[in-house]
Amino acid sequence: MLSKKTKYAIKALVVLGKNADKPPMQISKIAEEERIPKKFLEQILLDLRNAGFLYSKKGAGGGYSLNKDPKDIYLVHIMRITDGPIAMVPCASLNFYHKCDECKQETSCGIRDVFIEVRDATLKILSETSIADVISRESSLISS
Amino acid sequence: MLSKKTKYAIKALVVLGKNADKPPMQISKIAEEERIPKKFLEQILLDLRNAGFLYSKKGAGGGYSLNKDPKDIYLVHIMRITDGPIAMVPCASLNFYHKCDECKQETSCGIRDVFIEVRDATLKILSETSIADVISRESSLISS
DNA sequence: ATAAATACTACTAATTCTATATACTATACA
DNA sequence: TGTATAGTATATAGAATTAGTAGTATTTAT
Repeated sequence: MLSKKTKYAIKALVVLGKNADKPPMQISKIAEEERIPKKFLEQILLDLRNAGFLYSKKGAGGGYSLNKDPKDIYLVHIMRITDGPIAMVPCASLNFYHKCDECKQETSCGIRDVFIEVRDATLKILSETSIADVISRESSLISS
Repeated sequence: MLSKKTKYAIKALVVLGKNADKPPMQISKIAEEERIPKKFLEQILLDLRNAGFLYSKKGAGGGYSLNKDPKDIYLVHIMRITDGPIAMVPCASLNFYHKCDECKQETSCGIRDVFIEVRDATLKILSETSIADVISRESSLISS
């Protein structure tokens, strides 16, 4: 399961993507619009900012805006910042690999083999889908 | 992430699959062989039994054995018993659907749309892979 | 300069999930 | 009748998740 943190992160980036050519948007506005607890969202936006996805401006008239083109922000990157691993088993993770405690022969583990396949399928989708894609999916869903 | 519960469940079924034509296998033997905490494994096996995957026999000489052909036990089914949903977002789940609290327009949600795609890709693999497949993957991994 | 708006930081807290243990019961076999 | 085994229910410790509280720092507008 995706954590709420990650879901909120994607939602915020989508909103900011739609807002791309306008002045910075305030946390409270994003929170209200997307029904996200404000203080939780603050933490999330900070993580995204520290990861270089967002630009922030303090003071009156301040807020957040995207620091990259929505086409260049892929769901994989977001998920790896907020949730961590993509794989369903640590021993099948690329970026957060960890040997299973109880495993005796990892190289010949059939379970690992299957979940590497699952990881690759998931990864393919998530690394091909950008914030811009999510936005365009939404508009085509509305018009259909 | 897959819970340890699910991982242990699959491991136990694989061991029992290899043991298919022999007398029932005791919890403690499975636990020892796969390095799974015994009491935790008891619960798991019980769940699998109640779901119809296992046959159990009490008393001396008792134990667990598969109640189905290893070819007919698919990873999806196991996961739905132990972990629950396959989808990464509740609103994209087939068997454990739940509307997102904060969502305003589910039908036009781009995030949901992407994660339905991810779910389908995952589901395809997990519903095509049986315990028998996992076992045969293991032997081909060993010989290669 | 002052006040208002806003992001930033740190700490706390409730709730849920995970992984396991404890204790007891029921059943089968020898 | 004793022993080995599964069955069941409950408890628990720890971690992670999801927030909430309170206060600080910075910028802008007046």
